[in-house]
Amino acid sequence: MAKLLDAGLLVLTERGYHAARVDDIVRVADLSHGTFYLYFANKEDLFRALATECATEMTALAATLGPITPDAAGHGELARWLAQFIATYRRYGAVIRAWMEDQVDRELMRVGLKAFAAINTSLQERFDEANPQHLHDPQAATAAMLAMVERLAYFTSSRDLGFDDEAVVETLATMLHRGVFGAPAPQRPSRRRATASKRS
Amino acid sequence: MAKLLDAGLLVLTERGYHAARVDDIVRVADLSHGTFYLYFANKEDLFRALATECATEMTALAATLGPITPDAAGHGELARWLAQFIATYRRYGAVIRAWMEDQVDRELMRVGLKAFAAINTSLQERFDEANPQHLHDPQAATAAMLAMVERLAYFTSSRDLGFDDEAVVETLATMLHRGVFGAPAPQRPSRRRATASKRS
Amino acid sequence: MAKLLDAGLLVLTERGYHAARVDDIVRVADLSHGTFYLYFANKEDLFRALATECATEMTALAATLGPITPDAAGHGELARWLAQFIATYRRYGAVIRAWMEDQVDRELMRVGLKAFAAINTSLQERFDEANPQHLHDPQAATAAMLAMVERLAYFTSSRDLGFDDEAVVETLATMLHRGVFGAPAPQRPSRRRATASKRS
Amino acid sequence: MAKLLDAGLLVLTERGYHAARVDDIVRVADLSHGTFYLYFANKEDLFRALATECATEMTALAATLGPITPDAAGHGELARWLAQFIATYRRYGAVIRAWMEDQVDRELMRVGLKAFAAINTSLQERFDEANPQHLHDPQAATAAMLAMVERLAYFTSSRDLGFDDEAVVETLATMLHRGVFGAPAPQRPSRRRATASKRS
DNA sequence: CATGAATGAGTGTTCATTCAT
DNA sequence: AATGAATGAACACTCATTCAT
Repeated sequence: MAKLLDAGLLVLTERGYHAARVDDIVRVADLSHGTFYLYFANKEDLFRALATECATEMTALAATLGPITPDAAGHGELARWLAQFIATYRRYGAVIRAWMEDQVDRELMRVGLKAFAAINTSLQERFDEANPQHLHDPQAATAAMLAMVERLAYFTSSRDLGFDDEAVVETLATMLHRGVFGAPAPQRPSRRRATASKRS
Repeated sequence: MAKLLDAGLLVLTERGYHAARVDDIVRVADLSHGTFYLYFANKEDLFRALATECATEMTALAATLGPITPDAAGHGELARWLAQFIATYRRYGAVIRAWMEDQVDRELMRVGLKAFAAINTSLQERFDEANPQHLHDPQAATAAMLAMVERLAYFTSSRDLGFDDEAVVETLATMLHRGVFGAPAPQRPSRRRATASKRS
Repeated sequence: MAKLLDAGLLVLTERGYHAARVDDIVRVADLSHGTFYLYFANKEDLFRALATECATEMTALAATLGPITPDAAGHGELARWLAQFIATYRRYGAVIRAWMEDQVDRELMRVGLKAFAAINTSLQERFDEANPQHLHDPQAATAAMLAMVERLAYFTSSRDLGFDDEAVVETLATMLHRGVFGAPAPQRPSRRRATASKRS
Repeated sequence: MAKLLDAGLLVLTERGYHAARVDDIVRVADLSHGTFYLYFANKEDLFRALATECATEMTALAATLGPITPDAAGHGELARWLAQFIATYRRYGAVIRAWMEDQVDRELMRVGLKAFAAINTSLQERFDEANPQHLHDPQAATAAMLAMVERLAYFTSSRDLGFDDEAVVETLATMLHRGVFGAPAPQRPSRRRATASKRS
């Protein structure tokens, strides 16, 4: 069954949800067609299992986000967490994309979105305790931040757009931190230097 | 042919790319199966036409983004442009989602991504001329911003998340503006550094 | 569609309900697999159509049973009707057998049994008006008679048991007539002749 | 093995021949799939064993039919025997139905029909010794009678038609008795011919 | 004796595409 | 230009049967 789950994730990643054939999965798993249905009621059942697996990890990950302070430590905590998120996203990207698509199995979506809701809530709590009314619509802002994180994780993991992971993590951490606290001290001085470089 | 394109967009929006059947499209267009193939070589051909249509509008939209100044006018310009982007996104959401998904027709993707590249370039140019090196990795930052905008447009258009459009536009404009210039922190007038940055 | 119905009846007759494959039907009809599903939602849908066709004929047949008098005319009327019944049964035997089998589609059964209920009612009415209390349980008796007729029709039509049609019709008519009125006049004298022939 | 036979009969009764799965049988028997094939060569082999079991009982039953006299004793003997037949039929109904259906395993049918042939012969012998050439075609008549008995047993056992067993047995006994000897017409004592036939 | 995981041939159904009219 | 009946390749799923343990 683990063999089938692994094969399922691989095929899902390579072919995508709709193009994934049971036939592909069993060929990768080196099992017969019939064996598939011994462990899963149908194709969706396997993807639901993968989604549950992913959701579990994502929900656990949501709980690990520590307090976000206005100083460099807060920025570091964000960077640390984002690196983990992106790593997890890299593994389960195809599953997440599958549940994001509207027209796919509603149940699959429900399971998956709960995990993201947990992350969203976690982000919001940290941000709220850091700076309660930092933006016009805090909810929309948090959603926007998660959207940004998720989407960039998607781009960096699924396509080779030449982003290096560290740069992405650093950029996201900075944008999130700045989104909450405004431009932080370590960033400001560098701006002057930048302005200076323009002048030169 | 316009009837088929309209029907195609409608079906794509309602059923999604993979569930969209030629049968659905011709039924909506009130035409026969045969007629479909009189105008389009195949199903993908119609979706490619829709993608081109959308890409044209998006590329044009990219050119309309004016200079982003650090003051309220820059924020306003962003908000104005974002409102337009979201409106366009709402119309073509299904097409955009189709080309975003990997595994879908590569040609479709190529056509679509060029439009987003144009937007990306446009954003980057405006941001660079406003504040070069505004972040650690400006490229990644711009990509992150576009990702945020696109993804939030997607979420708010495809699902009812209870956000009203104005709030989303306002929040995105603020986050983008702040992403480039740092927080003016209007809620926290005590922040000297922010005030200082305005002076510079 | 008529071609498919004909082919369906043929295959049903030759292979039986459970062994009848869509593949067999379209091969007999000389059509492609896809065409089948152009006219029928699935395999059962075609059999349901056949059942409806048969039920219509059987219900119509039920209405043609005239009054059963105690004399030879009554016997003749029964014989005439039975011959028709057996002819119809011969054509639709496989359909009738399909709906008789419990485990088959309930809807199919419902449609079919209504036709037999019509025949049952018709028989009962004729018998009741001929001889109201002819047996211990008139309802059971009528059911028994119909059972006998149906079953013998089945045996004579589906298997070659060496029964000649005329003999079966004659025997059934006599048994039914006698079942209602007791041994009739024309039968008795012939017994003596039979006894005589045995002696010679 | 007895466990498997019992389970087989149960599943056959509940699901019918075609819907009966080996899986169902072993689940009911609380045995593994492999064990099934330890005792039976295949699915049909088990049903053949059940058919043999049933055929043995039916053949034995055929031998117990005593002489049918024209008087009430003959009627009583028929009733007694019919009650036994119906009881046996009730137990093995599903098996009998299975072998009656054409298209089912020919060997299964052969085994089963032999039992009914025995009954048919037994009935015919008793009827012939009671009243040779009681009808136009004695063979067809006997077949018709057995058909009636079998079919009514089937209907009353598989479906709830609201007949109580006693009424069915009584009705069948009367119809058979009358079929052989003509109606004593107890409801219509005025019929002289019937009385006369008793004398001959 | 018993197990149950694995098998794979067989079958129903879908849907993009074609072509005679 | 338009039609729509026909096609057939492709795919999901079932279930009787085997065999290593």
